[in-house]
Amino acid sequence: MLRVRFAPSPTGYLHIGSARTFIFNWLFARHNQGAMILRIDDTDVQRNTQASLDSIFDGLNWLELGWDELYHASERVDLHRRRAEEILDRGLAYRDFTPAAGEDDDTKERAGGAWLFNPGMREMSKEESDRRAAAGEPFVLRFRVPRDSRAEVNFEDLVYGSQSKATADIEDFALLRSNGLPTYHMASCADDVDLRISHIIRGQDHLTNTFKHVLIFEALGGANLPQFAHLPLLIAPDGSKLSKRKHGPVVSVLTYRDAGFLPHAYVNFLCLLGWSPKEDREVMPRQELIGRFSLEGVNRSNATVNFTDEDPLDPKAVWLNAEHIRALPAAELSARLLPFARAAGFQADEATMLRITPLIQERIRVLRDVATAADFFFVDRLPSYDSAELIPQKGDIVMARSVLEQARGILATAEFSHDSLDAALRAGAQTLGVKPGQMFQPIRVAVCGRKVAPPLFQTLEVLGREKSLQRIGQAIEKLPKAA
RNA sequence: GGCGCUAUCGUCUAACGGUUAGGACGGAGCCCUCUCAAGGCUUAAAUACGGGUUCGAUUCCCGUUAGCGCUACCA
Repeated sequence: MLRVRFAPSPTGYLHIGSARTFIFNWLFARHNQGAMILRIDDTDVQRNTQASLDSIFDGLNWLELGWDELYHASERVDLHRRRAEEILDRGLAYRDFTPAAGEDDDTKERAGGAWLFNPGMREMSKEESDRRAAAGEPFVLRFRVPRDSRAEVNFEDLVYGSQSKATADIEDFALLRSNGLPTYHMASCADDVDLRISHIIRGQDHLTNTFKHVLIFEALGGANLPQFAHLPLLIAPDGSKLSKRKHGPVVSVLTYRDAGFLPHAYVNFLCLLGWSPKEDREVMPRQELIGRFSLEGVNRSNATVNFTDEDPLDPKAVWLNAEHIRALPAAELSARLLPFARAAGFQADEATMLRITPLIQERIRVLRDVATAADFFFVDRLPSYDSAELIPQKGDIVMARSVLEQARGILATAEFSHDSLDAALRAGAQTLGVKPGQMFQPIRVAVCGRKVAPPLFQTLEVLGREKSLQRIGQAIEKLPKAA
């Protein structure tokens, strides 16, 4: 059984790059009828926060993907320690009693090459090591990288191909800290073995860590290593990595949720960053995503999330979202729109929202646009607008007034359905000797308060006779008297 | 500094030795049209640089440059 895992550490909000890693794992699992495991890698107790954990779950839940099993690394430290001690017992690790380096310690750098180990510790006799440990002297447990007996470490990456690194370039990394807690490397590998993870799919920032992990897996006596697949990173337009401090809220998935992205659209967008399906497919429902996903389609270079200070949302993400919005059944869209309408302060009920939804469905790009696209349906009084807006193309105040008065007469008796309104108002225009557009525009401005709005007849239909007549009356009064 | 990874339009990407270097977003223009959208059509826009290998390189190799990652008792 194929098993994959997503292992975030709760030291920050759910990062958009992390979300994509989760999505790729999920898609891979679903495509192959495997299991998706969520493992909270909370081994750094100092930096973990509940707020971060909440934000991660909020983000993951919003994506509407789900997982099959859930674990917390912090509840499994006994296992991690046992595994580390096994490695020590096999002579593949050693105790390093060197005191922790201070802030200004730079002995590990500028030595020309890389730091590999602290002098005197690697070769310490077992007796002395055991004695000092028994005496309570603190130590870190380090992996004894076999630089003498082995030239290099190799593994096959499903995305980046065959990888190798000289053991001479791998330092004796820590397995256990001096406080007895496992490091990320130790905990992660022990858990991957214990949870029988078959494929490790994660960010490319772990590509070089993988050599260390291979050493740990081997030391743990694993018969078969998991397969590895590293994903290109998501970066900012300036080429730097996405950071909250530098790039603000665009790096958090909750920002997209709050802006009114559909989770399916957002997932679709993230999939297109670093992966491309066959046949140039772009707008894809979830089932198609699952059906098409494969690691062969993952590419190797970092992808830029395209945002600016003025426009914090990637234009392609916005377009994809609009595509998904248009593809949604009106009832579902309406239900998703409702909370955003209420958040905008509208007294919105389900029935009204459902009538408005088809009018704005292909005019909004994010759910939050409901606030600016449908406002005039909800307000009692239109916000004030420039009465000059009421004057039609190639017309004047006189024309505006006669059009509006004509409309008032027609709408007083017309049936409020699309076709009747269409016929009646066009006839009205003909009577007046004006073009249809010259007739419709003043009415539109009168009932919507602006020139840009959904089609007029449906708008009137939803607005109803009373409100329409009232607003047209107000518009006529707004018009300057003298010509 | 050391080691590793990467390099196609502004952005996301296709082309796994032979194409007029394709698609999408965004831009520009036209059409449709009661405004706005949506839709349709058209258009500008790319193989980082230098060497090889080859009849032929976006594609393979080397170098340069640039970016990113790792180099913690963070993950």
